[in-house]
Amino acid sequence: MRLSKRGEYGLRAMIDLASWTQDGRVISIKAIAERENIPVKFLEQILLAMKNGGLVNSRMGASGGYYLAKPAAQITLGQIIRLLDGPLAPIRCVSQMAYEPCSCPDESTCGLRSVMFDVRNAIADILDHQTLADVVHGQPGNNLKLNEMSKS
Amino acid sequence: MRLSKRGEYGLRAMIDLASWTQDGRVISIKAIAERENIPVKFLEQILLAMKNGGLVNSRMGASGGYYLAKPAAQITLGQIIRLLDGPLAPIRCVSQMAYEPCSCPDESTCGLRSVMFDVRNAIADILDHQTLADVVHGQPGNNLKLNEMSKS
DNA sequence: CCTATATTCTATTGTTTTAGTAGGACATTT
DNA sequence: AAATGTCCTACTAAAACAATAGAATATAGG
Ligand code: FES
Ligand code: FES
Repeated sequence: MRLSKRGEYGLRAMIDLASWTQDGRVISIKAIAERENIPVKFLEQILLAMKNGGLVNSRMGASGGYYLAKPAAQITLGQIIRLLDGPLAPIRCVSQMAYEPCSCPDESTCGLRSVMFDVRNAIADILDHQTLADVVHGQPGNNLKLNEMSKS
Repeated sequence: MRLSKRGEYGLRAMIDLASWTQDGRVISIKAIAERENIPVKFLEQILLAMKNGGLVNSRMGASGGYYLAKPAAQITLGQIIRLLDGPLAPIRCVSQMAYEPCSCPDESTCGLRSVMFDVRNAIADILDHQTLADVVHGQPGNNLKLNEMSKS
């Protein structure tokens, strides 16, 4: 159930980009890496992948850098994670973007599958609706439910 | 965001165990493996781990096998996954059972963290309340939300 | 007691994924 | 032309994953 460093760095970089971008300015990899404590060369790859995925654009050359390809309110965390880390679904048989049958004898009566379907929807409901704009402007969501005692 | 084969097999085995156990009967690894299409020797390890984790008990020797250590209604999918796969949280800085700081400059103002906190709670809310008994008796949950168009 | 059938436990293996590093080509500004 | 950037590919070390192997131990049933 875990997000890779690649995914984590990518998200942090995008949030950084969304919060520091204004007007027609661009931001260099180095600037993001320093602010966010991310290895420069690793971040380079990640931003490149996101460029190829259409989430950011870049300007080359000296004083070049990156900027969001779309308004922050139109980029969801779900898009970023899928691009960098693959499907959100915990198990392939409930994935919409990368379905694959599992070794279960009968998928249609599988109890695990129906629970995991709920889990994947719960995750996607959050990640596909939280945009970079929401995150930057501190959209509270419904966190602070610290009375929840379950351990993760 | 994905569940390992180890976790998947473990869950399937426990569900199998919960649905075929009655009275004081025990079920052999081989029986489970055949019904669930799981490699026998791999399942062996997994069940052993769950025995050491206190979720199942066993009877050794001929006509021996495994049985649930507690009533099915008292074993949650969350317990099983944590035992076999570790924390449910997508990122360590929001994990209750295995917290670890990340490289973020400031955890208290991190937007990503607060979103991931919601995600981990959404996952835990489901997995810590769904018991083996629920799964076996086809507790519908709130699946069938096929009008949800997000891709996982 | 013997044998067949189980669990128990440790070690080893091959593959894939992860988390980077390295280095050079290319573009743009100054 | 030099400095500063992105672009792109290849490489690598380490960890995680998905098993497999094999021997030890325990028990039921004849
Ligand atoms: S059908 Fe995928 S886990 Fe059963
Ligand atoms: S504090 Fe963990 S992601 Fe920012």
